[in-house]
Amino acid sequence: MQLYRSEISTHFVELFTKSAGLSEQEFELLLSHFQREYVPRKYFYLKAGQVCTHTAYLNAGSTRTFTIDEKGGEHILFFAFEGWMIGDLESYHTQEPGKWYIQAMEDCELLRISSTDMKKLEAQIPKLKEWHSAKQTKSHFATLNRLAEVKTLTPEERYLNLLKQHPHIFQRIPLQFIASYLDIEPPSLSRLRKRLSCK
Amino acid sequence: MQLYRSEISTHFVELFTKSAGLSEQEFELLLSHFQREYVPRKYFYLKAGQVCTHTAYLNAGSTRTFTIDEKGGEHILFFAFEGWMIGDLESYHTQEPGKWYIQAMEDCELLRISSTDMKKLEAQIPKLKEWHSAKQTKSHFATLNRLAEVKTLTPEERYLNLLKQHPHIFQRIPLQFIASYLDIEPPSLSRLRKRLSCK
DNA sequence: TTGTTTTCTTAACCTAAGTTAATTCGCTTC
DNA sequence: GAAGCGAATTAACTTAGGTTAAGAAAACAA
Repeated sequence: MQLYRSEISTHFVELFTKSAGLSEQEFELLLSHFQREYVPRKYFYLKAGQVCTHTAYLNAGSTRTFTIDEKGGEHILFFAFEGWMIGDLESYHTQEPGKWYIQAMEDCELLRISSTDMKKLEAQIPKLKEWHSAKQTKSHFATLNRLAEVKTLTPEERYLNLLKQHPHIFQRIPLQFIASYLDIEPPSLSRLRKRLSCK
Repeated sequence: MQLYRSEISTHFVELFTKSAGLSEQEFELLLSHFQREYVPRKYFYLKAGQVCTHTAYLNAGSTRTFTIDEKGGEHILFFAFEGWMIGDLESYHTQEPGKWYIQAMEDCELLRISSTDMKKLEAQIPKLKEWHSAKQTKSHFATLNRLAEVKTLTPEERYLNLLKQHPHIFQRIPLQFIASYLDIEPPSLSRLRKRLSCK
């Protein structure tokens, strides 16, 4: 199914033309390998044990990436919102079964490209490879900072940080997911919020 | 100070010749930009606020990378042992002040190269760039898995994991550092160990 | 509107880990 | 061997957060 340029969000176009620096021809070539996909709320884009065969641009909606422990408890590593890339990086790279679950928190529309196509194009278009590599480097910094945050800050500090940096997400996603992201249980988040609102 | 090849560990040589695939000449060129440095136990290789100007190969000894919270508490993100690369990745990349402390836990000998030299050489030797990029990708996976571990496992499970995967470190580094790495206080680690030894 | 489901909050209880400080252990050095 | 030092353990106490279950509130559908 051919993707028409007029149906593509400007953010997606600018990501590859302005940010990655691709020419018009290069962008058109790249675009021809993308396909659109819809993932309704609560459906999984990926489950642990599956191989991540594609890399995806999240055009609309939001997802959560999480693990499940042996007691069935879910632990959210990170969220993703429109404009972000999603996938299981390690599985994408090694083409072996991944460890994370990626589930749609809202109805999602995404544009995805297979890893084989992407690797081919990266070999053809050096700028694309550069961009992808830089993207992953930044993503690594984010993961490091998140690790430091989980280890260094108290639950209350983590909550206040999130509220400050991403206030909009409180309007969009259930508090239970935010609790899991903050690494506490829902009742604990409730207590914490009550404590803060009293002040 | 010129580094003589005979004084270099075979692991270092193989890292760049076998693993990265550099030729003899390329390796000699690379080696000529490295310099040897010693960091005695308890001294800092890097402190928060400083710019990470070099990337370093840890030839002997071990280090801990940690943050300090506002109450003065230290939180170890990871250890490094001989054969590993050390540095503040984000600061190295952006050349802006970093956030981590890197301290020698044992007397350290390291071989370091400035980021400017390294970048020059990466431009000259594509294989070197490839290798460095692949190295950082793997490092990213390790960070992701560490984040998942901290979020998903109980302190006891984290302890048993560490004991299984790196039993040797218990002979080398103080338990207080292991406690910090596991994200618990020393008394808590003691209790945990006692509990396990009873079984 | 009503009924249904999901989410959030609250309460009561419990437990594991933090805190502080004292004690013991092990190692070094004189 | 004794003295001194840092590290590890232990004990006593405190508390934040987990757990479970019940109830309130909000969102959604019929």
